[in-house]
Amino acid sequence: MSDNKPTLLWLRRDLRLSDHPALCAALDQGAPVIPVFILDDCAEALGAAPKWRLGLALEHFAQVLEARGSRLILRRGDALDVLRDLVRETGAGAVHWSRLYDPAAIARDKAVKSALKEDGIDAQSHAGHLLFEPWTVETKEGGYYKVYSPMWRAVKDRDVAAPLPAPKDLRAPEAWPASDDLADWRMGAAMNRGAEVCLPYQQVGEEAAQERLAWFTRESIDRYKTRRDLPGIDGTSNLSENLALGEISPAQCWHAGLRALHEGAGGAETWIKELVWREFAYHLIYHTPQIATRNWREKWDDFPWNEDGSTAEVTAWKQGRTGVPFVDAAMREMYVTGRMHNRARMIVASYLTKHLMTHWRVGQAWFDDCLTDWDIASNAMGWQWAAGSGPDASPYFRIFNPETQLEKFDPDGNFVRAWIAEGYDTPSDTALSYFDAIPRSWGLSATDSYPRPALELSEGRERALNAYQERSF
DNA sequence: GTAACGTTGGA
DNA sequence: CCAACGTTA
Repeated sequence: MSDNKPTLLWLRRDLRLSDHPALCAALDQGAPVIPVFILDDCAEALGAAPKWRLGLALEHFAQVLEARGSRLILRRGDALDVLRDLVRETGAGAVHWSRLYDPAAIARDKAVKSALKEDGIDAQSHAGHLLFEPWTVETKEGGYYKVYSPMWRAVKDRDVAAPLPAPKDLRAPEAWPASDDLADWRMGAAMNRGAEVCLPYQQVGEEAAQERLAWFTRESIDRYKTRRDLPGIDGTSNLSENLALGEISPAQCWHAGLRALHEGAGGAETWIKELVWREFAYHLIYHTPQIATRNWREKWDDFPWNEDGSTAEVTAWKQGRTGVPFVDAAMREMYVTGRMHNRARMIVASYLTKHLMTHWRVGQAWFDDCLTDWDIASNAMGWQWAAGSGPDASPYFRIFNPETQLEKFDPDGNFVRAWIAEGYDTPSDTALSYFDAIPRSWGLSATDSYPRPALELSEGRERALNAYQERSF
């Protein structure tokens, strides 16, 4: 250890102190640790809402580090160039980071690692973003899982290492390298919506995430199995944005879920299974990176999708004015809160890809722009699942009916009342807030009458079924 | 090779 | 029941 050359901790989607293998490994070198975040092309390319939410996360995490005598160094540019600059400026001898699994990150990290090693720098990547590294889960045939249930059975009884405690001493160096000012990065610049409307819905940082996890596993997980299906109530863990940015680790969730399970909470296993869905998405994107950009099943390539994201129908879908209440409520919920209930995601995805026969990439791109819990693997898998082009996908003839879904899962109308203002004498505050959030250019007003559907549900369903059948699916 | 199975449904 | 085939063991 060392001649006291500092160690760089390259942070990306691991903005936490507890259960952070890369941070612990960096500290174990015995030298000062310099945490750094790099705004590179990967981060620059984020959609409006996820980029804004990342900015909130960085602002918060920088404060957390400062409160412990450390700092978050912010730099902009090509990751390798920046890391080399920092090595030169600080005399660092090592760089540690937590692995990511999407193709762009893998390509970048691979190049960074080999270049740094050539420079004589100790470059090390670590686990932490997933429960199970994708190359450690195999079918008996030696392949990767393409169906969820067998994967679940293969991992459910595995041991997951107990979460690491947050280090007490973050080993600040005597001198810090220069840092950009976060405000200069203008992370919210593309939020041409009322960000102040969205702000109260963001659950920023490790402490808030841990509090939520503790509350959820204590008070709510027991009834998760049934309540998770109701978009009008607070029945889910609501930890997706924190998981996406690594403000909480999946292992912390896994162990909290297991604890609840052992204490007899009925819904705990169902929730743990959802964590494994996240794993499944990452294993798929690792083994088949094209899942993020192309039909996972190539036979869908010649299906006559509408690929135009600016048609009147698709614009109405994006703006939450299709005239289908479940769809519109969900799209407005996403626009205001940055998140959408899981069941609602299935409904809007089914409606877009089936009733509107629009390519899942159009929906994926809009979610890329709007979700503060945006996660490349889950988003890609979810869209392909809904469209029918993905692994373990819903069959083509499974077309969600947004009306019967509403009767089943929003029987009291809580969800619709929360997000639709038109037609109510006293609309809810949340429903009204949508009109404060949207850009003026959309030309919508809460006093408009609720739109009539441009497309009858039965008509859309028939059209889609016929198109599928014609192609002899 | 065989056979069972498949997150979330609709009518 | 629909209608169906790839995945898995």
